[in-house]
Amino acid sequence: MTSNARFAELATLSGDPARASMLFALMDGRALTAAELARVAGITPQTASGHLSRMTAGGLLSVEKQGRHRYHRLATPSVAHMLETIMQVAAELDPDRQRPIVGPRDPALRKARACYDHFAGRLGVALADALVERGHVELTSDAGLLTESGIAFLGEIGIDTGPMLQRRTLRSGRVLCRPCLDWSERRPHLAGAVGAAICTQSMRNGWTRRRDDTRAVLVTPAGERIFRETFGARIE
Amino acid sequence: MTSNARFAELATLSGDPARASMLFALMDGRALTAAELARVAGITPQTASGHLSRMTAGGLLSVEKQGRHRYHRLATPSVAHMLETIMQVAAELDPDRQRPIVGPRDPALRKARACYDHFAGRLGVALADALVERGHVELTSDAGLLTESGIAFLGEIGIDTGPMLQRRTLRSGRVLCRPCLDWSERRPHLAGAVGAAICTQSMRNGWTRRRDDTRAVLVTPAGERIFRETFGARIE
DNA sequence: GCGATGCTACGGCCGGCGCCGTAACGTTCG
DNA sequence: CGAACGTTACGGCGCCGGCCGTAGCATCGC
Repeated sequence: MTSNARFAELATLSGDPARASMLFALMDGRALTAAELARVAGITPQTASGHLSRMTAGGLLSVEKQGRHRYHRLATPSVAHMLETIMQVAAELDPDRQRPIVGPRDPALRKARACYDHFAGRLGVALADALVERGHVELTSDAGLLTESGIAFLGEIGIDTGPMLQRRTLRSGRVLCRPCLDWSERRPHLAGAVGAAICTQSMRNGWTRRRDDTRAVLVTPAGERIFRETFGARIE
Repeated sequence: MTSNARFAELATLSGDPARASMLFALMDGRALTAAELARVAGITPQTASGHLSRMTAGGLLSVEKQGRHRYHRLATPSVAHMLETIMQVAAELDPDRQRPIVGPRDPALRKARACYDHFAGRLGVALADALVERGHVELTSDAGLLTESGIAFLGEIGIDTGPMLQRRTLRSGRVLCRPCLDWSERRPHLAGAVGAAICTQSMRNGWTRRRDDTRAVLVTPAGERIFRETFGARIE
């Protein structure tokens, strides 16, 4: 029954408030240093270092040495997915937190931000809506599918879906297309390999840019146009 | 930042070994008493009662009074899904536990068991494979979709898909069709509303029966025939 | 080299909580 | 109504682990 122990270990590691803060901060997919993570959690670097060691040993995080810095990131997409589902349960049983006041205060964060490796906020939801409306993807509350027309559309904007389709086996592996509940909009945006590919492509083409110190994502004028004209998305 | 606190609370509640054992036992969707759960966790009923109170207050469980018994069950499908994803991460980072020795020892459990509200084990995987093969559902590693032919097929075996399709909005709600990684077979079986409906129908029609004291599910002779001839599934 | 910086290792304090035993309460049944 | 059973409430013990301070190790810049 060692599987039980693993399970409990993962949950315990995620369950400490300080560690949860750090995991939250890492949900945008970036790699951060111990000092940065200590700051967001409100603890000293020494303490944070201990937490990070435990989470790395437990399989939640992976480390990357670079000079005198050690960058920490979420170990796998599965870990990000796990954190998402816990957040979803947390969101569901907060009946008091109604629509208007939910989520981050920062308007920039509400407009567009990164969620592990894909877009969230109004941008993420609007893109998902547009792709669904045009029949490029099909989404239910917890399942998604990329259609033939979607494959063609992604090809048009320079995304090769070949490698993704390769892995359409039923084994474990990268998610092809999947909804992810947006915690500010309370509606799903696009995650999985398709969501990640769109995010990557947007960054590469200069449609969006990361802002250094936050999860917020900046939509450039070129991006505004592309998202509106090519995707058909309305980000009000 | 109360969302952080909720998150941490949920994870902490799931993180204790004793509580994790109880949650595991409840993963088959049944409602169990404090005494039964105490037995599977290896603690006294008093201690178990305390754990159950906390998990109920925390939103993981719901209670149902019946005479002098109090039955505890998982509060929502989201909770079951959350536990699944944690299990999935746990399974992924166990490199040593290879195919043959993984999962439960009990052969009956490996053959067919309940996973919250749907089938798992070789039965669950075989049914999922058969439905995919005949084009009734489409499954990737983390997304699923019920096809038109699938709707027709379910109708033939007496399952009305109307209510499910009703809720195909993009809001939160019940899952229509979704894969769930099988921890003994390491391949997905069918979860979501479709998986649950098939399980319910099988129980009602006497194709399968629950065994009292375990998660194992008994496939009746009638069930063997139906699954083989109507579903086209091969449970070797 | 030397100091500054980022990070980790170790020791000590202390609060939280998991566990049990005892006890009280409610339900069921004879 | 009283005994038996399931469950919850309370008190006390013990340990795990989060926190910080100090100290030690690597890396970078001068």
